[in-house]
Amino acid sequence: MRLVIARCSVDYVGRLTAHLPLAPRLILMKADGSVSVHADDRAFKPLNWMNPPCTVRESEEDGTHLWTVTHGKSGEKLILRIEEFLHDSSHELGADPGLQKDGVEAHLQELLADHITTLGEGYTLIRREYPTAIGPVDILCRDAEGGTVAVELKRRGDIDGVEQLTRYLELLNRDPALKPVRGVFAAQEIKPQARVLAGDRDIDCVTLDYDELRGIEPDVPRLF
Amino acid sequence: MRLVIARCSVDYVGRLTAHLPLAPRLILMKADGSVSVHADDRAFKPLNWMNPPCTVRESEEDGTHLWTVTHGKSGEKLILRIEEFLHDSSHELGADPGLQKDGVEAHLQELLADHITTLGEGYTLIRREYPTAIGPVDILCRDAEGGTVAVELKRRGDIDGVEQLTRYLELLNRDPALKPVRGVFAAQEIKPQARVLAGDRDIDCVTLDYDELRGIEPDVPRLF
DNA sequence: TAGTTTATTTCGCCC
DNA sequence: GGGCGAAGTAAACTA
Repeated sequence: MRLVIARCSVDYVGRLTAHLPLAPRLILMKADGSVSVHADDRAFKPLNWMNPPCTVRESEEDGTHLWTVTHGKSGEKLILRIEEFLHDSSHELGADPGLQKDGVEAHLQELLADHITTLGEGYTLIRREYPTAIGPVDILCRDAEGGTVAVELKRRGDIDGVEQLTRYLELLNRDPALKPVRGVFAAQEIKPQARVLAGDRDIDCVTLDYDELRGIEPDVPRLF
Repeated sequence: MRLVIARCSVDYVGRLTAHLPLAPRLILMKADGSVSVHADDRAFKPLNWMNPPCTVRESEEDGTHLWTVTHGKSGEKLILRIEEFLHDSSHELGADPGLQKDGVEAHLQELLADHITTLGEGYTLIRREYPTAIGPVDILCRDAEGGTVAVELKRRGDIDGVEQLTRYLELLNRDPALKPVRGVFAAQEIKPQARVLAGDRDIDCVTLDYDELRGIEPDVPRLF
């Protein structure tokens, strides 16, 4: 990994064109071949960058260092004109052991399946990822009256989630053994438009509180 | 901007929980208060980060430096355990003049609105971002015969763009003042599936040449 | 390998 | 400030 602080101007020509006037910036060159140009703001987002695979061609004219970064496949170009180097260091980091994540939709599905009564008193799980010809239904369960309920689960409930559930319901309701199947649209956050569309199709909406669901868990490893 | 290369382990607890085992990494601390942890791959994406506004609390125990980064509003936490510093430097960059972009959909919409006759002789603009209950229609205009035309604009014309336009058309055609409303699906590139679906629903497809549209413009700054 | 869905999405616009 | 759509989306998963 090479860290360069330099006064530079940058041009990107590719999927769009963009220009950065001369200013001091961080140029981050990683071992994977990527190049990114950072200002002292925008959090972790660079002003400009090039993803691997790409090649860097260095040249010099009139004291200006010209770095031309060309993307292998697309031919996109990132051109850095460096007027002055303020810092330049290289560091050997090696391969990273990697990141362990927890808390995405898969986990939300587990949690809801484990606490299916969140949807209502007397609910019982039939199964998760109930297979159909057009894809798996996130959760299939029964309500207190024994009626079948198909649950579509999203972190953010959008209009196309409702469309998806609608297709499942249409299919499931052709099965005499299951019929009638009711729909529940469950998400951490449901967009107003999605709520309207769901209401229009007699689909119930349930807002899930992830922390609350996780809080119910008996043995969740906590850091604090 | 502070650049630290250090052997560290990292934990993030917030919208999800994530753990990084001990390894040498770049810790990037920007003037905006953000902190990000980079490996030597994943292009410009950090392994872990914290956005402003956040505070960093530094402490030390048994030779391990503990940096606790806490997000102001949400209380999310990023905890860095630093075993060894391999590099540490700070740099004054100042505010960045900023980025000039060109070629995104917003601009495409402007261009098409300015040259609405690209869609056909005698077309006139009603308005961009025409508001409806289910979201804004990109462009609403009239054709040579005075018929209303709803335009959905995409950079890449996919099947859900056609679905979206279909919903708009269904809604707009309930308005007696506008009815009948015809649909035009305009994009730089239209996928075959989208073209078929559009044809099936009597929606016209128009392929836009961005460079050509821009070429019509009288004074566009060009880099090359 | 290609299509689909998620993301600590982030970002920007408009109301 | 909230809502919504786009992103040089990227990345992960699946068929």
